[in-house]
Amino acid sequence: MASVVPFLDLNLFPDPPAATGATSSAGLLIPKLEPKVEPLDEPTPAQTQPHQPNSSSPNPRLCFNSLPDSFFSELNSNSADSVQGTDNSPDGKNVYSEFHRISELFRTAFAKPMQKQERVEVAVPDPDSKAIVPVPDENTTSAAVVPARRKCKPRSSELVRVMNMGADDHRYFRDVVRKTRMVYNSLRVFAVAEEEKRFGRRCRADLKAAAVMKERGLWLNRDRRIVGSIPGVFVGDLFFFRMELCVVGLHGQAQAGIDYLGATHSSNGEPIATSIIVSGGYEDDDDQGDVLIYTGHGGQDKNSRQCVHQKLEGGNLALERSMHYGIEVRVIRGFKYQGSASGKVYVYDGLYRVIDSWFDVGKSGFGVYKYKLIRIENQPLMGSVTLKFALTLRTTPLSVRPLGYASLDISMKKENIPVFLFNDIDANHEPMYYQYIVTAIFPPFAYHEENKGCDCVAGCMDDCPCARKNGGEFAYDQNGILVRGKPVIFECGTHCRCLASCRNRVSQKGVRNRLEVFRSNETGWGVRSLDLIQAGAFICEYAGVVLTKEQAQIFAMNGDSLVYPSRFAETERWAEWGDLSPIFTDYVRPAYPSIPSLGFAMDVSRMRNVACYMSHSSSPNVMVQFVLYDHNNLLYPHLMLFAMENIPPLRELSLDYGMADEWTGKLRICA
DNA sequence: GTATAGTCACTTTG
DNA sequence: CCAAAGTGACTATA
Repeated sequence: MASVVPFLDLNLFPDPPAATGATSSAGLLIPKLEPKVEPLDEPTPAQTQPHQPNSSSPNPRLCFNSLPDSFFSELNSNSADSVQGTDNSPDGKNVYSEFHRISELFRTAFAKPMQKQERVEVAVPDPDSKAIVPVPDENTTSAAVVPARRKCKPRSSELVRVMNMGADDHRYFRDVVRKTRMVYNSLRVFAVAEEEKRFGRRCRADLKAAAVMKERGLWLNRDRRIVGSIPGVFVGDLFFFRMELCVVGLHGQAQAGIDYLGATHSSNGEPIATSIIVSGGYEDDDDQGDVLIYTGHGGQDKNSRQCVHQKLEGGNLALERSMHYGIEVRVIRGFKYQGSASGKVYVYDGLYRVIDSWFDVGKSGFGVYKYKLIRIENQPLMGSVTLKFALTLRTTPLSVRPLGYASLDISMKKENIPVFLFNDIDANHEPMYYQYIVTAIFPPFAYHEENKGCDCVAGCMDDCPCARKNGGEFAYDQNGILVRGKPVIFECGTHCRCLASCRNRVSQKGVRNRLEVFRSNETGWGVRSLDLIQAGAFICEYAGVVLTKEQAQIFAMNGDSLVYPSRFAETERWAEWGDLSPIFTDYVRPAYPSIPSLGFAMDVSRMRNVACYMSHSSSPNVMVQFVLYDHNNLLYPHLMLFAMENIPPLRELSLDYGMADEWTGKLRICA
């Protein structure tokens, strides 16, 4: 092979040629993709709004040109100004219009012919029965109103590798990816709810959400075929659906396990593989983590049984060619996982290199192609390893980590689930010495506000008084996942007659994940979970002793550090959750129930809970959602923390404290 | 009731 | 335009 090298081997990793487009005429061209560099005097990319894909930035090549301007457009800000009790009274119609409007928008967006015509026939009632005939929705049955599927631009064939990402670039692309995934998640949850409501059955909401986003041009990275890491996607990131991988551009095949640039599109006429998914569908796979024997695709029957020999074509050939050129391949692993909607979870495990390939006789007796992949060094710990490690840590923490656990429950049984304290850095055990509280302690007068609950002994429905208090809909889905952030959420509470199982009781039930306070060189203390935390899930309350404005002033004069909930209110992270403005141009963010500006402060110098050890981040994975349940006083809501993305086990939780400059780190009361 | 096998409707891509 | 790539929701069975 050394004698004839038809294509220049650029030895692209780890030190590819610097010059964009530097290649021989015969060579395989993978231009280096420079991250966008913003001039210093301009705002950082993440703050640039609206984003202009075709703006004259110094390097316009790295633009997500599939994102329309509206993706970053400001939310309809005037809606936030509406005052409670005027045009949004709980008894007024406007409360409902907000919710119904979304519902309507949703219906038009998802208007499609029924999946099966028979379903309508099945619904034809027995003449003797009094069953109600489901009225076929005119949107779904009439072909005339089904919007023509907009032609989506095909994937680009330009093969590129993203290089030299700075910290700002990472933050910027992380933000883009996260926003995109939040939109996907919102659409999916809405699709589930709508289908349930209209037909009483589940549907492929994963496909629907992806389809709507594709129609709107919201899929990422379709303008370039990226070799190597995808900007904004980290090793260890978790996905629950294959289509979500397509949407962020991590893996572009809806079904196939090997994603590749086809021979006809490649600059040298050869196919090139860019990513693979290992999900256990091939019996001849041998997954040792760092070293992976991967089986090529094809040759299986409908029941995933190998029935013919595989051929060296398509993805199989592409993997072989990737080996030839030493091109790195993204590896995603799929696992069974209880607790995810699909029963599966996909983990991005980073980059591998194919070092060997051969034709072998598989267990079935038929020929299969095999590829030996080795994980490229100096990458973050594999997500799948962390998942498994966390699993053992949950059951037998001391056997896996014999040293470092200072406490197996700093809450002293006050939380539903023990909160661990881990420190393998120094002898500091401070978190053990504070009085642990599970919930915020409000001044007694906060409870004087009259709280009228509901009488739904049989379970709360969409028309229950408590739903009305939330603007005509419940904030949570059937699994207790936050559907859309709101200025404040009214959960059913002590004055309601519904049962504890009511779907409108979520954050009041407390911690559901195994949380761990840990010592860190970077952040002092941090918080992480041993369980996977699903996006939109409740994590814990931010608890402390609530001080009135006057009390807070005295405390502040003494130099005590206080937490000001108004700062969380200002960041308005809740508004990002469930924000569908990229889909619906006339989307209006929830404005009801609105809350007055919060004057109170929280003192965590004596009593606190796990939350106050959370680090600050301007690109956080946790947000504050104000909630009321045990009293009705809008001036004193609970600060409830929810996950903004799927948080892998052992990844540090972070919160946007909306801090001013004097807050350089996270809130650090303890030295 | 709870794992598991089979069936069905899907989609994107080269 | 089509074949081929699995998945997720459901349903029947052990």
